[in-house]
Amino acid sequence: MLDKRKIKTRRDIEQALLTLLTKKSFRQITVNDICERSLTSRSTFYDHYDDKYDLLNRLVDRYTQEFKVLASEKFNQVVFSDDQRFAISQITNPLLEDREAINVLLNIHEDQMDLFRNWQNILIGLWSHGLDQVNIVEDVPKDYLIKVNTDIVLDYLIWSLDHNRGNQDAVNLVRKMVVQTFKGNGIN
Amino acid sequence: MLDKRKIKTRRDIEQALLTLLTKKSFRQITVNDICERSLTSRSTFYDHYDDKYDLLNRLVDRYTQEFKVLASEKFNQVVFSDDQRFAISQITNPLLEDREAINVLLNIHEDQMDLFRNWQNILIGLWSHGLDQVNIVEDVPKDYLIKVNTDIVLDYLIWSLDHNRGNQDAVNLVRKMVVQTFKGNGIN
DNA sequence: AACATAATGTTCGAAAACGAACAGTTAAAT
DNA sequence: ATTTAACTGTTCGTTTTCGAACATTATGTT
Repeated sequence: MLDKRKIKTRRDIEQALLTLLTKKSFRQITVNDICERSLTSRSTFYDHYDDKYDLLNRLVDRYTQEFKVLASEKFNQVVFSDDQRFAISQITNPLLEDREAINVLLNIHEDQMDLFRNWQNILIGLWSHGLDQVNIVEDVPKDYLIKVNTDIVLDYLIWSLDHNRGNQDAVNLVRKMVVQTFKGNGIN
Repeated sequence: MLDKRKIKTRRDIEQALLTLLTKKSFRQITVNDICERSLTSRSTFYDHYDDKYDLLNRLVDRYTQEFKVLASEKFNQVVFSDDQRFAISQITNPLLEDREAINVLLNIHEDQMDLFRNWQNILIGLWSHGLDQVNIVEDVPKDYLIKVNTDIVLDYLIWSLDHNRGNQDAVNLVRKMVVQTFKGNGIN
């Protein structure tokens, strides 16, 4: 993967798909559309990808993986530390780098290629494990706590990506809401 | 020029130069810089251009030519018609298409590759011929009238490109000022 | 002035992307 | 039900781009 031609071809094809996805649905988009917009030939497209599903898959996988690494690394700090420096922006800021691509993909829900659902599942896993390490409020079903905390965080991520910035008040609110799910509202 | 590779290569190289010009001076920019940023190899660069001067030259030429055609076609309408539909936006609007490139190039003043000066000379030529077709105010040197009308128009073009929009009040003012250079302030 | 370092411009075999053609499939339109 | 048109995926000979190497010419430092 050192050859500049391969890098450029993939870049152009990916960008073409992302742009087309803002105009029509994935189903409506043809390989011809992608080739036309990316100025690549059909044969070159198939040199790189099996089909348009493969292409979308790789994009979704990339940002799923990036999120998985980021979220896993920062989860404990973000959730269990009061230190401002470890706020959720540790996760959002790097993602803003690829904001345009991510924003498009988060709204694509093709069977087995759903970035939003992947992120959700990752957060569910992290919260599932995270809530084991802390006392949680009694009488509330744990699976509900996992789900609601996941969505509280996810909604902030989406908002942040959508507006291309953070919001400290929202961050504070996230923290306050999450803490409500901990027994005695104390951390540790 | 049907091959997509050529189109893409030139597109990428041109875009690289334009981006680099927002960061450093043309003199400081090396062919290596351009190749690095455009993801093209040095040998490919020299397949397309003699050197970086040739590259800049072609860009300047392109937008000089575009302006020449536009301005020549629309000059009489813009200057001598009261009809709003023939206002100066007839010239500015098409140029806004390539706003980013043009804005960069208008600020590059390399010997013999100066888009700003080219535009100025084109307008001087048009005004020079245009003022022959109308009575001008007495006692004011004609070459001064040519120059001042040129700059009044040019300043609006620059402003419009810089702000990426038109301004009807400014357009009206341009018209009022220009008419002052006509004898009796009447048109025709 | 001597030196190292960087930029220029050229060459050439290897790799990638190209266009065009093809058969097979899908989907509308008649 | 049949035709038409579009899309898919593949093949192959041609063209372009690539990387690496090279000699040459600035550029600038001690």
